Order: sequence, then C-alpha cells, then structure tokens
Amino acid sequence: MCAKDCCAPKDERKGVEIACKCETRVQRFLQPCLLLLLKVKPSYGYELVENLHQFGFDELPDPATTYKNLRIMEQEGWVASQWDTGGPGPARRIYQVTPEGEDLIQSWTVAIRRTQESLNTFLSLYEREFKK
Amino acid sequence: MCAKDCCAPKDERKGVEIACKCETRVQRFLQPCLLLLLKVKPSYGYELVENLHQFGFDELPDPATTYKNLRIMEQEGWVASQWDTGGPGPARRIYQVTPEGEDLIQSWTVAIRRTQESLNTFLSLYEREFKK
DNA sequence: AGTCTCTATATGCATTAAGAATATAGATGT
DNA sequence: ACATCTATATTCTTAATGCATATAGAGACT
Repeated sequence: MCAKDCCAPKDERKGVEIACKCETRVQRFLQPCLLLLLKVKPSYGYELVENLHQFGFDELPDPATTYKNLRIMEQEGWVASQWDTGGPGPARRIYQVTPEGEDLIQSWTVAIRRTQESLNTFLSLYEREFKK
Repeated sequence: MCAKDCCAPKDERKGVEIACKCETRVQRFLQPCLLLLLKVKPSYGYELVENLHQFGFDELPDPATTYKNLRIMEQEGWVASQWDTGGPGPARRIYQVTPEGEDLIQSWTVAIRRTQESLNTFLSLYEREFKK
C-alpha cells in the first residue's frame, strides 16, 4: 500500500516509494483554485501555496508550478499584480482577480460540476458492479 | 460561450472553436473507466471507445489513446487479451480483467473518491463566496 | 563583518499523458 | 475491381507538471 492507501508498494531495490499506479490527477485544477483563493483575498505566491492545502491535493503543486501559473493567468488577463515592498522580508508580488477572472470562475465552476458528474458515474457503476 | 457552456469563443479568423480555457481534465481517468467496463463485460478496443460515452467525457478519448492505454494495461498485468477471429469483420483483440486488475479497481476507486472530495471543497468554497 | 536561515520569486530541463495524423488490413457489398 | 466499414497500431507533437537550481532581501547570531 502506498501513502495514499491505494496501491503502490515500495521499490525494494531503490528503497523509495514508486509512483502511485492509481493516481487520478485533475489537470488544470490549480488555476481555478488560485482564482478562487484570490477572490476571497488578494495574496501572493508563497502564501497561496500554503492555502492550497485546503483543496485536498494529494500532493501540493510545487512552488515553481504555482508561480508559473500565476504568470500565465496574468498574461491571460485574469489576475493583475503589483509589488509589495512594505512588509518584512523580500518583496511580494500581490495578485488580485480582474473582472475577466471573476467571469472565468463562474465558467470554471460549470466545468468542475461536469467533471464531478463523470466521477459520480464511475462510482455509481462501481457500486452497481461490486456492492451487491 | 463554447460548446460546453462555459467560456471559449470561436476564433473568427480561423472559423474554428479554440481550446476551452476552463477545461479541467481528469488525468489518467481513462484507465479506471476501461477496467470497470471490462469488469462488467470482456470487450475490445473499438467497442470500448463507444461505451466510454456513458462516463460523460467532455470529448471522447480518441481511439489511438484508448488502444495505447489498453496495451499499457496489459503490460502492467491488469488485463489479458486474446484475438477473436470468429466474428464478422477484422479480428478483434478481446480484453478481460485479471485478478490484479480487479484489485486495482478497488484502489482506484479510493483515489477517485478522494478526487471527488477535492472538487467538493472547491464547489463549497465557491458557493460560500458567491451565493450569499 | 561574516554567515546562516527563512522568505520569496523565477528559470531551464525532463517527464508524462494525450491528441492529431497516418498506416495497415480484413470483411462486406456493389 | 473497388469502395466502405470495422479494427488495430505507430509516429510525431503538444501541454501540463515536477525537479533542480538560481537569485536575493531580511533578520539573527557569533
């Protein structure tokens, strides 16, 4: 059993855990999560990474991925940023959601509801097949 | 609005629909769906592609992807295949689930339930933020 | 002054899953 | 003989992500 209680055993030769065989990652889920967090409160990369915990990612996206996505989202016009040099420590790039970004949260929620229905279909079929 | 009622407009210059910006694909969801379909009834690639409709994929995985995944799953030992030359038309490679494959369906279901909880968290936070 | 750690952002490279395009070929109908 | 439908397979490319690494300011301690 792997750390996620599903499948992957340890690789005895290397002594490390090998990739989980039954992982189902939600691709492009990071961007809607970031948008929603920023809608709740304008924030910056380092803090956002910590707040992503609540979305129950199996493994948190690494900082590099988060920073890269924030830059992409700014290019797309969904968020806007400004440097904050006021606080302690190094300067922070504070992001906030634009009107376009707010519209997109609505649209993305529609897509996520549809994704959820797909998973429901799988789980229903699973129950019908095994739990009888 | 795109065909999925969320965001992507048509590209006027090319006259074609551009990629939807708010798509959240469930990565590696195809394999558990195939395993479950094969658990219900042994089948072959071409037929499986048609039966994938029921899982509500936004866009059906193209045949190439399905065939490739079936081969990978056979290499992993989750399914076994044999040629069926009996029926009409060209020979079919019939797949069925192995005991290892059945175990994996259980494990994968655990992962899919966890994924569903992530989506629930997003949707709850969305409702709290917007629907009040 | 030197250096160590924590915070914070950023870039380059490699991996992986998936799609697009294409190739192959048997069976069937005209 | 030829077109069409069924069925499988391969190659090339793209997109999203993770890993490793680089950079640098601020505060603490010696």
